[in-house]
Amino acid sequence: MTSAEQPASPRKKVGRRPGSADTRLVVLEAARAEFAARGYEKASMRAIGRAAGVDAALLHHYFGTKDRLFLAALEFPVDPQMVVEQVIAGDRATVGERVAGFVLGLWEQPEVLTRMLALVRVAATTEQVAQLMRGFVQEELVRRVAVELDVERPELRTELMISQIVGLAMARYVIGVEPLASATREELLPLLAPTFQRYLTGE
Amino acid sequence: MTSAEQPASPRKKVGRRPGSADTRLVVLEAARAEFAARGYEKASMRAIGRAAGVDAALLHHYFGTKDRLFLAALEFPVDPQMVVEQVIAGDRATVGERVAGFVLGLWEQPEVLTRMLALVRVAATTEQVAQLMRGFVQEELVRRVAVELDVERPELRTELMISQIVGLAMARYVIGVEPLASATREELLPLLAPTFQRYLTGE
DNA sequence: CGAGAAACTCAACACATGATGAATTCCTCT
DNA sequence: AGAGGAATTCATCATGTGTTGAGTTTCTCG
Repeated sequence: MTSAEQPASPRKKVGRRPGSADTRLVVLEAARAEFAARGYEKASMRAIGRAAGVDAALLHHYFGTKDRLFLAALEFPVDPQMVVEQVIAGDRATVGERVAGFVLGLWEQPEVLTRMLALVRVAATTEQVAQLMRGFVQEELVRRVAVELDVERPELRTELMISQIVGLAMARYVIGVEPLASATREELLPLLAPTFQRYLTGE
Repeated sequence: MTSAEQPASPRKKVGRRPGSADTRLVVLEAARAEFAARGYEKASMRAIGRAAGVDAALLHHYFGTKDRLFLAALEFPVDPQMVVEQVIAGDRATVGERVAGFVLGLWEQPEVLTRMLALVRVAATTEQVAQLMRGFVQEELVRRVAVELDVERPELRTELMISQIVGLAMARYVIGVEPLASATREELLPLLAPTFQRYLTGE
């Protein structure tokens, strides 16, 4: 039970608004937040509209269906090509540290964190999205990383690293277990780096 | 076209059934499967009923509300006390291997896997369950494990291990990314064991 | 055998949801 | 200035949901 509204009903007015705020962007922000917080099914068009200060029908006007709103809201926020080039490829002796630093840094940007959380949450319950994510992970991440490695079973190792990253996100941000959730980058880095280092380069 | 003779619609009959199949158990099984497959919100009482070959109202007759059905379906399938005693406590030099072996073995039992998946899926989208799980992890798992360890930040390290386990479950069973999803216990064990070993006992 | 409880289904309610089409207001371009 | 289109809301529909109460059949126990 979470509805607290202003007593005076704000009485929206029909028709185009004066001025030119970029409503479309506001909607996307609201959608991201809502999807991240509640997952795909539970995030309702009406709630997203409300959060954006807009009627739900407008979302349909812009994006057609809820599916398409979701896709529009979730453009993957980082370019995997760049990540691989700048982080994985490079001095092999310190790759674990770089990966850990990169991931932890990424999560310190609120917009990125929001999108990642939305992805994880939704992938967990919506088969369609899980499938989409499987394809993305396999083709955009694993292949690109694995080719840089010089160990046996490079895909398996890459995926183990990713699984540690996803699990960490779940534990910190979805479940919110303490003290992990409040641990700083400086505390986590020395614990994570060796794990990634070993996954990627062997003993 | 009003006379339905063939089982296009199987036409259930009202009233108590003859014989004595344990319907309550059938319902619980169906509920577990449905919750695991779709998550809490998307799993509908009607669908669970259908899967159990039973009217949705019967679920209410047995369990009252959907919440209570969910709780009844999800009794945690393993006793944490025993796990800690038999797995964590013990020869410190090989604890990582034991943990990895235990977890991988656990997931080979289909009923256990189903419940775990239901928990992960639901915790990802339903704040209430996430909260429940946070409490469980902190009080039933982390504290019991951490007290056995002889390293700095034992809770943090325990939680990192758990996060790797949860992430692995997501990657293998929820996302289903290959080759991780099809990797055998024998392939995974030597890669996971050192991770757990280091988390739990330091370098 | 008979009564009462248990197991079971049916029909319905109250509500929330995604979607649509019409109506209104404003902006842009000639 | 005026026309056409974009932005926006409103009312409404069809559907699916959790839940309830009443009715029917079978079991159990005296």
